Amino acid sequence: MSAAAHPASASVARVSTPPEGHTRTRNPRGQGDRLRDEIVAAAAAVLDEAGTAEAVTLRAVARRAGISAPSIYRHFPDPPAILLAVAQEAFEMLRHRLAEAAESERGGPTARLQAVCGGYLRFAEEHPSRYRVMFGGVWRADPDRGDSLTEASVLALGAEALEVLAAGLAECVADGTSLSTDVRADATALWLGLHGLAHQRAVAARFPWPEDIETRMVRLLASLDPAR
Amino acid sequence: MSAAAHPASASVARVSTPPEGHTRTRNPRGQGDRLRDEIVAAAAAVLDEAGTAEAVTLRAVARRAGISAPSIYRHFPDPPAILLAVAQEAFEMLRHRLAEAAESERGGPTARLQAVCGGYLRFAEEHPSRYRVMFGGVWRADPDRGDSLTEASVLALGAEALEVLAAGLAECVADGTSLSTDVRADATALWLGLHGLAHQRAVAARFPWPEDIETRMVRLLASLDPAR
DNA sequence: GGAGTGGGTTTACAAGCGTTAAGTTACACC
DNA sequence: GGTGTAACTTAACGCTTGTAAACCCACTCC
Repeated sequence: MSAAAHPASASVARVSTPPEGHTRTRNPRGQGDRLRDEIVAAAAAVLDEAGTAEAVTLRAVARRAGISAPSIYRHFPDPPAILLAVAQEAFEMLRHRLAEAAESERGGPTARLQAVCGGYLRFAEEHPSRYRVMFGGVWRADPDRGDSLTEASVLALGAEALEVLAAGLAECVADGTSLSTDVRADATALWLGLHGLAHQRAVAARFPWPEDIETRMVRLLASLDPAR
Repeated sequence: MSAAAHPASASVARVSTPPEGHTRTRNPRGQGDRLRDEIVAAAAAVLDEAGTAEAVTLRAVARRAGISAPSIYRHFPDPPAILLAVAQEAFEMLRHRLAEAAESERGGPTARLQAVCGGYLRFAEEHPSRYRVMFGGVWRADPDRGDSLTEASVLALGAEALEVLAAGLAECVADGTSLSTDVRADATALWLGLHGLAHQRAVAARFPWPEDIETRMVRLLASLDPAR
């Protein structure tokens, strides 16, 4: 089922060739960890280009990073661990994105909440494959794996995003623009709505969405006063 | 990345052994198409048990169906086509489920809408893997494939579900229990919200959802009068 | 009752995968 | 200036996968 195993449909270009010529020079003594970052970056690149997590194989990542496949074992116990690291990094990007959106918008609580939600959706739009891996991946709780990042910690990372939403919603309530009576629950509902939109967009780009679907969902789920 | 290619983590039981003993007898002359249904059923079974679409390989399906791998070619051009058929069948199940929910609930428009939404969510809960395939699968528009079911037709199938929601919402508006002023757009928003909830549940079962998250989302997105 | 064909099976191939074991090379340190 | 070891590479194994080619076999039809 992997692309590689479909010789007949192999018309698709191989996605993970090394960056052309540029032969790697081994990292100096103390800084072997630098390769770890390169591996994660290579995996993200493979994921983005192929569009599916199945393409992120050990060997594909190695090709992309310009190293040999076994070299990866020094940094990751197995292929899923690489994808986990990619997801972790993406969560950090998202967190940063949301914080930035919240900070830079100064037009009042409602505008701020809309900005945060817009940041969330724009992130998903710009990195659809990564978004799918973050929230669509099934992180099986494999007890016997050395890696630290499990389903639980992925959920924890997602919960951080939820905090930002809850804070924004709370502001709106304090301001009187939101009629929500249960900020926690409504923030969850809001996040789930955003997720539904973001995910479905990341999967089927061309769907006849209403033009104002973003603001509409935020307005409804955040119980924003339509009059304002 | 496929489970099979992970000999080290091959402690997981093989999922697609034939149903034990029961040797197949070839189908009679005119009814070769019967095997097609058996293949789809086998693929669905493999998908349900493995929990991931990657596991639905040509050979795994064949093992499960108790036939040889090449036999599948008589009925499907390639493995993705099998998954497509599974999705198609699942959409039909969903459609039936929603219609049933709408029919059997006689407690007024609001209750009916909630029942339809509940039916949607329960379907996703009962068939999480299939749900992920239906809405999470990336149906690349491969022009040179004989199969008829493409991304477009999957979207069309999904649109049917949307119709049922829109009808339910329209009833609520007519009844005065919904304050929606744009049924079409709000129905889309409602569906996206349901999808977000359904999908995230299908991925991370144990997340600290608010208890009333279902009704809450429906109430908010359908602009239902909270007083009632 | 022989031919033809629908409904499969057997066998085989090439490719890609994860993983192990055994090198190799360059640098830090004594 | 030798030694040890971090940071890799090469080579190879065993496995699963999709797919093509050839084959078999029961049944229908003339």
